[in-house]
Amino acid sequence: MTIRVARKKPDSYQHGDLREALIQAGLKLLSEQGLAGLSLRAAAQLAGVSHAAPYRHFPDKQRLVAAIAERGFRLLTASMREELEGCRSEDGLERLLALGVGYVRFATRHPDYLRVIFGGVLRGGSALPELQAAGDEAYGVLRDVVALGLDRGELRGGDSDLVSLTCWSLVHGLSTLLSSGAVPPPTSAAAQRELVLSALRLLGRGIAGAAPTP
Amino acid sequence: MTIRVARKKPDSYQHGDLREALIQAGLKLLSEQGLAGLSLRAAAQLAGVSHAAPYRHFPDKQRLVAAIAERGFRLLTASMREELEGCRSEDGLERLLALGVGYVRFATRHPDYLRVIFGGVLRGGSALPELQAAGDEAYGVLRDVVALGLDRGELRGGDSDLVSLTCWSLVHGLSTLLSSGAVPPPTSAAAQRELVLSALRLLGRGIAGAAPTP
DNA sequence: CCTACCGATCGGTAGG
DNA sequence: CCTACCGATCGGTAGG
Repeated sequence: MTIRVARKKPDSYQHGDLREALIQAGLKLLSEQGLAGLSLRAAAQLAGVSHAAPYRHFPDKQRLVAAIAERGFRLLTASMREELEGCRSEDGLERLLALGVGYVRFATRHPDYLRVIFGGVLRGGSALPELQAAGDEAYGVLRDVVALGLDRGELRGGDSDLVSLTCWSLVHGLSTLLSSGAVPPPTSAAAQRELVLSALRLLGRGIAGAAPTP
Repeated sequence: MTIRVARKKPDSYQHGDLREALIQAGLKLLSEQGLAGLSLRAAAQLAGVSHAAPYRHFPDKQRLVAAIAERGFRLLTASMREELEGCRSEDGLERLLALGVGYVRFATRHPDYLRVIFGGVLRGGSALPELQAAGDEAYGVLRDVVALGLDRGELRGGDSDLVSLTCWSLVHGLSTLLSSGAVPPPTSAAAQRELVLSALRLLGRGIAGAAPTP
């Protein structure tokens, strides 16, 4: 009796592994070469298969891009949850701040992930259900924090969706401005964190009206 | 004596006209085919010249992209100024709202212009001086409105740059979420305008603390 | 999952 | 500003 040991060549994939390998390859291409470096053929090469192999798992390039965007969404969600779990306070605003820090941290580390997500894959009713679900999950994390904060009277603004959308817009815009070079990026992670906190606290206090005189 | 009439072939350019024609062609390509459709060769074809001609005006593709981004910045600035001039109120917050409406209106009409601008051309010290200037001009419109509002006690938040950055982030993020399809876009221009106003008014009032009880 | 092939496009240069 | 050319890459398909 012989013991069969799984002996894969390091750069070859069988069964369902290739689909996952192609997604990972795509994420790597995005991180290292940006949007322009993301191609079916390059992903296939990174995964160690011929350039025709991906078509066994994705009908065309757009579907691979969608799968990569979905993965990006999930990683973004994880980054928010991570920061949220490290947040000791139960206060709604404090938890919102943590979410924002997690969002911007991920976005500035992986700017091209977000460029894929918000670059057009979501447009049209043709969005894949899995991609839609990944987006809903990310939004759900934010909306739950906001809804709870509203319930507890720690946040205000009426409509839970409007408040969530406003928060999302703020952190997403800030992410873009920082990662694009439009705004000189802070010199350290701590400084970036402080900037995110400052902007979100401003949203907390409001900017209309005269400064309160002490 | 004969009168010389300028007789250009409709698709040919001489002198300095080609540079401008290539920029216009690039903007058209962006609007009609998106980022992927923007190439030196396609721009040359649209301008009616050979694909080698652009190199007389731009040393490489990146410089054409930078010139197109610069033009995009200027159009964005014009859209903000237009809305600002249509604003009757002198109140700082009202003027800020007008700015935001102009920003989002332009961004959702020309999402690919913004994608070029914030896609990486600004990164590194290698940004062209003209591009930098166009960006500074756009930011200046916002910062001036904010600074005046702070001076007059109609806005608060202390640092003029922090308040400006927060507003910019909010409207830019909202633009991205709408134009990417992440958030279902309002059914009409009027509805979109109301959404922008709602989000910015929320930034005005603030979202922290309990709702004031009447 | 592979080899071999298709047509198309790209950025860029030589040389005039 | 043009023609002609370079090497490279791309998405996708045929056929096995």
